[in-house]
Amino acid sequence: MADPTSRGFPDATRRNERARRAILAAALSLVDETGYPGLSIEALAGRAGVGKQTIYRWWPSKAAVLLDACQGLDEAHPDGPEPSPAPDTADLAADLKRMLRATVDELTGERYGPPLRALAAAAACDPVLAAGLTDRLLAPRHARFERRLRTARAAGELAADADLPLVTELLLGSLAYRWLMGRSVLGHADADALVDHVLRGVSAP
Amino acid sequence: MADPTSRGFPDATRRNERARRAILAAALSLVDETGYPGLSIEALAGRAGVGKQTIYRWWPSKAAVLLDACQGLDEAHPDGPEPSPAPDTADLAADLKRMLRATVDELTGERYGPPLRALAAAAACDPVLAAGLTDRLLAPRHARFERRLRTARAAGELAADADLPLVTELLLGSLAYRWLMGRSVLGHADADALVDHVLRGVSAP
Amino acid sequence: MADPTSRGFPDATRRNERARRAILAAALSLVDETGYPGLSIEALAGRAGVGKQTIYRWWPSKAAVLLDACQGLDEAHPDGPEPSPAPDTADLAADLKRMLRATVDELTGERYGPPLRALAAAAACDPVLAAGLTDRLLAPRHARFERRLRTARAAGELAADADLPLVTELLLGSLAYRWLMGRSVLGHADADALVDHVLRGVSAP
Amino acid sequence: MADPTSRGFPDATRRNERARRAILAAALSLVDETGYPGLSIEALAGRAGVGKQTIYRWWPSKAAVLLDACQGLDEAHPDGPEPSPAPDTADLAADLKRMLRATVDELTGERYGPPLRALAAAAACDPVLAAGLTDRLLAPRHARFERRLRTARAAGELAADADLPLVTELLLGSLAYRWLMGRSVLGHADADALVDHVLRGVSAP
DNA sequence: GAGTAATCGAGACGGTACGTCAGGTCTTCCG
DNA sequence: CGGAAGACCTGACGTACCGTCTCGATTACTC
Repeated sequence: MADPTSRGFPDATRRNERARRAILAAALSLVDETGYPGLSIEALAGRAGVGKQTIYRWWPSKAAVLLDACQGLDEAHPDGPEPSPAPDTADLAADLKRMLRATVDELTGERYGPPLRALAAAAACDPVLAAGLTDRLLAPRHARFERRLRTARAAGELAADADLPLVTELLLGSLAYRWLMGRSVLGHADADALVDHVLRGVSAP
Repeated sequence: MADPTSRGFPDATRRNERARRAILAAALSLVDETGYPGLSIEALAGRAGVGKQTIYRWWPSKAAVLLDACQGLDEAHPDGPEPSPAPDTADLAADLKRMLRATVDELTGERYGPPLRALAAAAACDPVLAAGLTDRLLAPRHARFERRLRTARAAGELAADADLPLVTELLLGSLAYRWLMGRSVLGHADADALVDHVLRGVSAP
Repeated sequence: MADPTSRGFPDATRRNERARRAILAAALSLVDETGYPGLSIEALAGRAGVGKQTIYRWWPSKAAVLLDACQGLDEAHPDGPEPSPAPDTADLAADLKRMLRATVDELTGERYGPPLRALAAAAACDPVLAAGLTDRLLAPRHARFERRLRTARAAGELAADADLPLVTELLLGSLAYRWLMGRSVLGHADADALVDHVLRGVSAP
Repeated sequence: MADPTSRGFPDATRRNERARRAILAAALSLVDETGYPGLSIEALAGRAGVGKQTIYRWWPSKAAVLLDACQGLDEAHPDGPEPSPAPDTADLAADLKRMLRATVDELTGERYGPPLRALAAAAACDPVLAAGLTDRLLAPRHARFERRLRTARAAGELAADADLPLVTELLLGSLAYRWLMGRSVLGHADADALVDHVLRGVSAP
């Protein structure tokens, strides 16, 4: 039943695309300027030149708006909506470092940094949002890592019993932890060290 | 004059200890009941039987109150204010698993879970708070792990060039990431798998 | 463009009449019960079942609310919104006494007494409010006296050079002075004595 | 029993005269600068370099402080604490005008104007204060007028049945009314016109 | 002079109200 | 009907003062 005519829901076919875009753009610019706590629905509506009701009609919370906006960022990427495939040279470590450095750049960049911080903050106290964030922003990024790791495992470069989602979380999770809580700004060296430790392990040879 | 009586700051010697305790206790119980977004200074003051000004006099934000409250939790631990020393048997992996399981219990427990989520959310958008959280709650926990790892490295169980703070962040950071964003509830098995992967590394032997 | 739609002012056409009435009624009842210093915007909003913002949107101060409420009292008078015309019998002194006795009754009555005291107090320190009070509550009352006096002067009963506004102020001003500062309660005899002295003068015949 | 040892009352003999003076002076200067509504006990204590309790110990309200301060103004008059006697030339009207012009100057002057406005405002809603204001500031001024009028009546210049307190109130009351509510600033001409009308009466000769 | 009792400056405290901001609902009018 | 606009009720914000209280440190009488 693809019938969206459930009563109580607005009719998406009549939606004003111009308003939608304006709201998402306003959300990103406001988070940039005033931070997440300063992002209010009223300011959002004002900046977007839109009535408040138009926001409430289509989104359950300002965090949901921001999530949509970030996803929009993904899709509007210069390389097109499809995420670039994971690099796949002969050197696994180098490939992973390349990917993790890009992640660092994303987290510390102007574009994704502020809204992602805001989403992380909101998701920490809102499981529904956390699920959305995971599924729509995080999952694609994890998937790229897992794909490259899977290739490596198939090639015998990785232990056969390596838990690839877990390995991905080792890389991205501890990176995120430092990004959110750490005192210092993330750099490429951090990414490299992370990859080295995760691949080689810590135990004495 | 090393006198820290900078004018403009209230005189800490005249502070009402009863009020301080009541505020910290109220903060914990309110976060438990209503969640962080529902924790308002007004409710806090009401619950603690205290004027709002008494909160604003001593803390810059509700997050700061919560941070103090969590530290109080640490100090009021049944085992006394001193953190229990890291276990140190012959089996490094077992020791780390024990410690990481305890961390899982802390994160998912009634006592620390809710306020820590709240602090993490607030810290994500507030660098000053993030620094406080890191220094006062996280640092002691990291230190325990690093101590045990240092012992192991001295005993030749770990690679001589292992970056111990980084290893600790691998364990605690990725655990925190799953705790905050993950869909599933953290369990002891997660802790064990984490330790195994980190120690052994992922590369094929 | 004679368009008075200066931006920044709320749109009066969308004003909620029910709320307006409730606020004015609440103001009168609260001044009655708690006195002017006890009349707080919060209590007013609570009593009227209205948000504070709805008061701040339309009035600059609680005194302005009270002034509107008193004017409303005038307009809701049993005799209709028009002030009863001044009595005009052949006996000027009797007519003035009748009017001044009515004024005494107004000042000492339940209806006008308390809010007028409050307005007088507020107006003493707020020139803008004083002007409003003068124009909207006092002026109509003065005008009735001046009308009767003008008739009398035209009939040759008064000195040709009598300053009628001044005479009115002699009557109403000194009455108000006793009402506000005097130890005793105003009575009809006071009104009569006032009229007699003002008409006859004090000099020996 | 002149024994002031009633428990609960402070011992006036141990009172700090320096503090008392500082408080009264601060009250006058603050009313001048910020107006009566802006005169707070805390600002008063701060300006006077005094603890709040020292004010609460000796005065029941800030209005009472102001009343004392105004009385102090009277006593510190350049001519000495005694009010100058009413002028008593052969010309009653001229004498009264002189006195009333002086009253106008007092009301509109820097010295008495602001605190008197404040006291009038407070007294309008506080009968106890009104009594104090009447007895301690107003009564002496009324008495001067009544003395001069009594002399005139004894000399046959006034009607034998003239009610002298009432006449005084005609002059001072209507003057005060204009001072508090009027749009224009009081001037000597107002005083003169008042005296003329009150003496001659308004009725046609 | 030493003891002692009250005043004094200071300011923390539990409160009340302030005036503002924003949330989410609602109504009105326009396209 | 969707959308812009914005009034409405609600509730929290952070601040200003209230009047009470407790704390040493004078200060001034009593013994």
